[in-house]
Amino acid sequence: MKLSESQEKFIQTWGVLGGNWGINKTMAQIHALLMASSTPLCTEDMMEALTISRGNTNMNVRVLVEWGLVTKEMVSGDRKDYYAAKKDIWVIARQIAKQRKSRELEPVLNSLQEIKLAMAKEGNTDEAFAKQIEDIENFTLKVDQMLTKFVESDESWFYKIVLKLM
Amino acid sequence: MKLSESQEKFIQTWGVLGGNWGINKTMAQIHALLMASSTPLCTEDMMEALTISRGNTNMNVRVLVEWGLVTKEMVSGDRKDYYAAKKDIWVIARQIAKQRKSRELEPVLNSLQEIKLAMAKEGNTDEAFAKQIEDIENFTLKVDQMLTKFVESDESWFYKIVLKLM
DNA sequence: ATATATTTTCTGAAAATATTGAAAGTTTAA
DNA sequence: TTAAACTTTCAATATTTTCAGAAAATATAT
Repeated sequence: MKLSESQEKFIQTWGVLGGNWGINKTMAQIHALLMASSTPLCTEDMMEALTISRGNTNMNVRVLVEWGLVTKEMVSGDRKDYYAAKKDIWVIARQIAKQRKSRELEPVLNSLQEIKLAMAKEGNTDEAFAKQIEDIENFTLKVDQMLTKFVESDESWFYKIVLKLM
Repeated sequence: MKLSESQEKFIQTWGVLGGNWGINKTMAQIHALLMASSTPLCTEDMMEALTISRGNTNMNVRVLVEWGLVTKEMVSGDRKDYYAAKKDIWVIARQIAKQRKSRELEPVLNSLQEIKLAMAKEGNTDEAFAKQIEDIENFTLKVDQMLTKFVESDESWFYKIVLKLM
């Protein structure tokens, strides 16, 4: 498990990117390591390559598997678990969008509903505020729709958008 | 500075949303408070409404102004500084996209270039890895283009996309 | 100029988050 | 079964981020 300079750089880059997006740095680094590797890796390999503990490795790999970004692989003649990353950036982007949509956008839409209920209940007549909430809701709904489409679509859809509308 | 229940909820919601996006919670709450307010507010008002310190208020308001999400207002006959939020959700989304694009996407594109240089220098012939980097770069470039368009465009462009391609 | 009002900076404390490592739990094979 | 191989959990620890509050700096009025 000796990493080349370019692999190190890649892991570093992906780690920073992950951090920006509220994704645990270690999780992003493990993901990068697996993306950069031509063969599946076991826990020991990852621990060694990234100098992180067994617990940390295990926990973050589990989340990656939950998110569908990494799959558990069997290597015949070895009973350790091995892991490999999905390498198609399109698939990766879709999986991440899916997670973030349900974790972030949907709760916001719910909260906006609650705010509207609260306004009605308290007899709030602040029109500007009501409009503000309405505008945010409409915008959020559009973004949600767009992401839904993105998550369900295939690569060509995305490139079509980019080509057509730019 | 007495907030209604719905205003409180709104501030709370926006704070959570901000947190998800790597934006300081207090910053998001100040932004929400200003969006929910019909008049500009001074530092004292914000401190009181959110029960936060002067230093914290000052620091986060400054960042909001830097990001172009909040403007400093003058109230005649008062020498305190007052602040008001841009209320158009479209403008807000564009400003945020602009910030994030330059803070996050552009550094990634630079790092990817460096990785390619490093690969060349070290004589790395791992084709799969090279392709991976290439794919990520292409994807990132497309996203960057799309965001650039978004940042430069007006509301109708966005709605047109949503209508046309969904 | 000097007092007063206001804003900004700074530092240690507190809170939130991430990480370790050892112990407990599982699976497998003989 | 039992023991070895391997995985998972979780309490303790370390790190990072946020924050309050006081001190310093700046601006304004008289």
